[in-house]
Amino acid sequence: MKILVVEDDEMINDAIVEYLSDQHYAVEAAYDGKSAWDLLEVFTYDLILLDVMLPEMDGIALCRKLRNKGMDIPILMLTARDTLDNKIEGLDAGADDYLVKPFELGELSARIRALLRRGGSTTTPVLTWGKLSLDPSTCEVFFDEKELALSPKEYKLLEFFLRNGRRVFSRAQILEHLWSFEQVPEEATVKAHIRGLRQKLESVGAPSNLIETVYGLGYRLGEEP
Amino acid sequence: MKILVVEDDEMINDAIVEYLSDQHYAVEAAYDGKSAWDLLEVFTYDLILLDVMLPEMDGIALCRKLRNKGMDIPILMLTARDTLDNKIEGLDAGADDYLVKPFELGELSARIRALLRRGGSTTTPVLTWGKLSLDPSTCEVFFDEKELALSPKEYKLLEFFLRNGRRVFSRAQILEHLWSFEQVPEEATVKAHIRGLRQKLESVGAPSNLIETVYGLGYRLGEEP
DNA sequence: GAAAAAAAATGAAAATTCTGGTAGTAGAAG
DNA sequence: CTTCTACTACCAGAATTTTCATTTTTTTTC
Repeated sequence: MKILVVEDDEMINDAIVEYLSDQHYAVEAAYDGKSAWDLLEVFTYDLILLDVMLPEMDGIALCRKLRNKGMDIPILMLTARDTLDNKIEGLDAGADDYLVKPFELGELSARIRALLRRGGSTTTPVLTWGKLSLDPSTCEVFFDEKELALSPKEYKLLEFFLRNGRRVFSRAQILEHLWSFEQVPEEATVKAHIRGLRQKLESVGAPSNLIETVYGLGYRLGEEP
Repeated sequence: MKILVVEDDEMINDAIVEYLSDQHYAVEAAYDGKSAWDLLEVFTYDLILLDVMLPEMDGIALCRKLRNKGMDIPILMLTARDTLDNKIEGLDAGADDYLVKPFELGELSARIRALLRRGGSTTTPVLTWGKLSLDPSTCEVFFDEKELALSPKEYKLLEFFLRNGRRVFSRAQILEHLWSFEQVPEEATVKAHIRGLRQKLESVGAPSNLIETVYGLGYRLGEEP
């Protein structure tokens, strides 16, 4: 875990760096907004500790600049000013949390843990298989940059395979997994959807064995290229 | 955006609920830890406002229980006690932020915005999508300089989409997020609002696929120009 | 190896589901 | 009282899912 400490007061900066180093974080220091920006353009950090009052470029401006650039690193603001307006300004500029000076190092540490813990699990995984990729959040499917327009059942079918590696599934198993108990259709239905999927996949140049048939057993994903 | 307020003091609870409702959030109230847990097992929320001191199950215990179950909803803790230990305990239990009573409602609102923003995909206070922009603080919506007059539900609907990028949401999911459970209407209602929104968008020249239909799955924002 | 049997693929029609539009009611707001 | 908003119901056209008859492929058996 790598943390950038942006704080112009050398004594405070040094104290924070030392404390966080003891907590086994990798820490780097910057003493003004501009040099912090320079570092951030080149290196990646897991979290930024950002003082509001800074020479060259203040914390809120830096924060805005980062967010505008699409960087979503957790930012913990440090502020000496305790007025409501400044807190709100900081949070609206895109900071994730703030701490009012003077603060205790124990609290700093707790807030850092809270922010880092949060960052980890927020990304939605995109499922891929060779050149094929499927994004469950947007329901988009691509093969080699080209988007496929799948029907709902075809989409679910493909997602099901992608979530299960190379496992073989019989048509009966597929029906059990993708259809609700109330109305399970004939196995012929699965055949039909498999066919639809294969057709659409081939139409964008996917190899014909992407979904392969295992005679007598069922279907599975073909070898990953 | 749906918020659960867990606070045993009825007066405070009511005040918060009323204030947040005015801010166009869908709000539900719970008055003890156990009933909060029951609600959370069944419904989905975008944020929890959680008092530390509660009958049945205290806030920290509830927080732990949620995190252990893998739920990563943003949690904002409310505490009357101002000692460092309790703050740290709350944050380590998995809370994302805390607020010490008594607090100003303006600050509560700012922190809620900050937490919700982190969960979603947007980092700027003004949400935009191509030529479309929506300012949550003023509730103004513009497309290409032209202002749209949206009804409250249409506004919420649009904000919800704007906060979630290209994610697909079924009508049922939309109902869960934008309506309080006491009065969840039929799915036809969502259709009606989608329609209203599309009409108003088109009337100012927005592309008709700005809110696009994903057959059988739901709705989402169309490709960003 | 070739015929028979089993399994899978194909094509196309029937049944079902989904969506967008119209219309109308109830209730709140002004 | 009028206007705006939220909600429902219903319908037709479109898209999808399902079924079924037929052909092709693979396996089994002799």
